[in-house]
Amino acid sequence: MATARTGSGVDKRRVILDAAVVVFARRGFHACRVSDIADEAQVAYGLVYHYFRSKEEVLDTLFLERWNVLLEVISEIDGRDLPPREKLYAIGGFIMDSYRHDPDLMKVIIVEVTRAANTFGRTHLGKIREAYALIAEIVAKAQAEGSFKRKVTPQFAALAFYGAIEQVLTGWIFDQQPRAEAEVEQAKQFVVETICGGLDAAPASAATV
Amino acid sequence: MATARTGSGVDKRRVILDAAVVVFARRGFHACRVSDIADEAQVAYGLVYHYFRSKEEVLDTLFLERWNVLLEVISEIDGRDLPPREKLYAIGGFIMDSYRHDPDLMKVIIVEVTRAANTFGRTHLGKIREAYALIAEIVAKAQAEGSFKRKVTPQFAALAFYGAIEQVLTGWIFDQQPRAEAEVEQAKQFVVETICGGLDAAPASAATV
DNA sequence: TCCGAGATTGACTGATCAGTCAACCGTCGG
DNA sequence: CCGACGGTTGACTGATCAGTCAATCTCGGA
Repeated sequence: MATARTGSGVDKRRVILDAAVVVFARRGFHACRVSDIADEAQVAYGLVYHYFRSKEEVLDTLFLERWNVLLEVISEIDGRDLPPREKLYAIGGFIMDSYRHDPDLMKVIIVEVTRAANTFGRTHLGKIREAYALIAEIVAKAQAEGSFKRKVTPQFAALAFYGAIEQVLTGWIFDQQPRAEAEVEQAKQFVVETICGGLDAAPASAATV
Repeated sequence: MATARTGSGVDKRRVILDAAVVVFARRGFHACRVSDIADEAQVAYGLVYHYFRSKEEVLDTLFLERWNVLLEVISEIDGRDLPPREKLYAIGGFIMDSYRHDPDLMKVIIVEVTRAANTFGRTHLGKIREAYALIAEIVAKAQAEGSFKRKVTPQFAALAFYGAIEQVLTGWIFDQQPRAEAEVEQAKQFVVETICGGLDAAPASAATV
């Protein structure tokens, strides 16, 4: 199970996973063939089936690997002693930085899993919603301590926050261009500013409820 | 081209389109077969190819039909003499009502087109971005007249607004349950409240910048 | 009544691919 | 030096489906 490596010192399982990211990102999960993955990995077709039971298991593995990291990071950020607005900034920042560092992987996760309601999205619904729940938890605490209004449920706020982030990433994915550091930084600020600060010039109401 | 109907009085092209919505929503575009569409429409396999050049053209047709309606509605709403916040409410409301009235069609449009970066999303990028641009226009005008802050670009505000809506719909799509009127109404208000009012209890800053 | 155009049918073709499997290879312990 | 075992190979199989097409039907006009 763990890191099989022959004399050559190369973990072929890892090579296959990395190749799959490239191929899934380029052509999409459905449009690409298992032989594309094997070719990209410079490995024989059959080897993919030595390490994975199916093409789907390759995607599942990629998604879970990364999503678990995300869940841990969110929990860790939640644990910090920070104002809620900065917690959200840190979470949004982490996700957008992830895209900057590995656009292919994030593209695959978003396009093929997170937004694929008929296939993998449904399979991993539980995992995906864990992230929403964690974010909602942050909002709920902020409301309890009075730094966020109570006009909207924490669950909804989490949805809107994450939705805005994914929409930004989707825009980048469609564009296909590598993102400049400054653009990513601005997006991070814009997300928090929009969700926390709102668009209205005049505060809608001074009341906390 | 226009509404071919035989003595029976039934427009088979329409029947096929409606059947496709059901089938695409149930199994997804890639997973379903053309014969599923024909079966659902109670029509011979070949008839699908009499009216459409390919399976893809069926989806394209469904998307364009509905998206053009959306674009017209947004333009119409923009033309009304309403505060920007209410314009956004009307737009979000229209989209969410569309889901309530025809969840299958909206599911297909969102899952198979709007969020499919590798396939149809790319094909229809232009159309999709027209919607963003129209919304951004509303925000820009609101900023110019001083009712919205200038902290965020109109383009970004449009992205966040639409992203929040789509995320709500995606949640509904995953849930698979029909939505109650009250729930839809609350979602409309929550979207506008979050995007326009923001989560912060205290106004971030009084200055309009 | 007869004819032709368009609507409708569904068997068939050609291509594509996921997944299998039997053989091969390299390494390591004995 | 040998045997065995896990890693590695890639040709092959079986199934699936999009799209084609020639035959059949229906109906309105002459």
